[in-house]
Amino acid sequence: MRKTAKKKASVEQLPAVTRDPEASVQDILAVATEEFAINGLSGARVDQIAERTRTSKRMIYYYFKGKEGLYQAVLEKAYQDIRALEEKAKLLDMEPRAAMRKLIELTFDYDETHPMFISLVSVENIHQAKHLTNLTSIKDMNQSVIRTLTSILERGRKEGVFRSDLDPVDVHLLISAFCFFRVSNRHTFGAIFDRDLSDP
Amino acid sequence: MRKTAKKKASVEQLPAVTRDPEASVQDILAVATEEFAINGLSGARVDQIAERTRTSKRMIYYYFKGKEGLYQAVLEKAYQDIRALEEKAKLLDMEPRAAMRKLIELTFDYDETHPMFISLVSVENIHQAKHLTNLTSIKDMNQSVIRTLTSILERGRKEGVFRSDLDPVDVHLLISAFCFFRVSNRHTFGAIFDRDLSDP
DNA sequence: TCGGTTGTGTACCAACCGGTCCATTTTTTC
DNA sequence: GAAAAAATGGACCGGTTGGTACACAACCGA
Repeated sequence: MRKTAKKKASVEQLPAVTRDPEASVQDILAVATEEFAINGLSGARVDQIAERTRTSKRMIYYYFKGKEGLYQAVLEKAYQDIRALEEKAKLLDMEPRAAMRKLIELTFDYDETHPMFISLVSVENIHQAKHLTNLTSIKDMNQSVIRTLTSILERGRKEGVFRSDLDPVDVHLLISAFCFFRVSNRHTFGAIFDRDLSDP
Repeated sequence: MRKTAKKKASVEQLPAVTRDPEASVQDILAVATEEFAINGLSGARVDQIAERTRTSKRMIYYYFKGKEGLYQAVLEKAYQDIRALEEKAKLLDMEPRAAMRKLIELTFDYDETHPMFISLVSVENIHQAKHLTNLTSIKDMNQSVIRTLTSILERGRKEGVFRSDLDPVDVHLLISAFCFFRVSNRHTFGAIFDRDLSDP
């Protein structure tokens, strides 16, 4: 009843309601990313996400089918973003040691400035990555880091600046481990030791 | 807590023990640890925990006041267990390099064999360690690792086998990072790269 | 301008879930 | 041995939450 009254009364200024599907999708994704990162998959509330969006809960189910669908979309976008960044830096054109240093800096800085991504990955790990396995696109996407690293190590080996027995996946693991842990565990670490994991 | 034997000598013979409060508590804690580790704080269901226990939901609220209380108790016990283990190994009696190696092995093996602990810490980090801050006991408890590490580094420095500018907290961070990440991120890592993070 | 498709808002529901009430039995205290 | 306290069980409840039915407006091609 309140609906009809409002509509009737404001007929002349209706055109202000512009439709923008793509913006709605992105808006929902952005909000959902935060909510899932902060509250986890089961902790996040669809109503809360909807409320923070400029659209309604109805749209979430319209575009993403359900809570899990939205979560998967969020996860996919998060991985897309980080790999796109790594791709952008032209590491293959650089001198091996400089490239390696740059890659590490890139990883370090990205993790440092994107705690949401870190949380999301942690959440997904708690759920044993069972949503990630549905996203075949991600697998392909992430192979690029390994290819890059392989190239860097190979060239470095030829120039005699890197050891010859380095497995690129191991190297990636080591780099990720330190950069990721610093951010993912900053809260428990900070609570236990009086150390704010910032720049050291 | 067999302290119940403190009241009378005639009670030391406990025949058909139909009731065992302490066992109930431990039972609940054990089940809850798994459930929280697998499903997270909000994902875990009190009913599910109760069902897997040999007691009822009523008991959870009786002993732990509520879901959050149970979660905190689980967290506290988890930290107690790992630190107790570190304490047991007499690292202070060992030669510095051997002690360091032993400490790393201990951490590596514990993380490897206790994925539940790793998950729990991850869960707590997602919640920004806000439950951990209530547990002042944990803070004190964990200082022991740093003390141990400080001693090892100090003795190593005197013997000239370690660098002199090593911060024990930094060293602990580095050790934890690698051991922890290997386990905490094994699922996403395994889903993306075809690598089962086992013994390398 | 008209009909179908897409995008959007509102109201609502059924299941679920954390938490509690009441009753009862075992253990401890006096 | 009675009363108090501790421990336990089971039914139950009220709010929350993911999800949906319905209505309808905006967009677009013909």
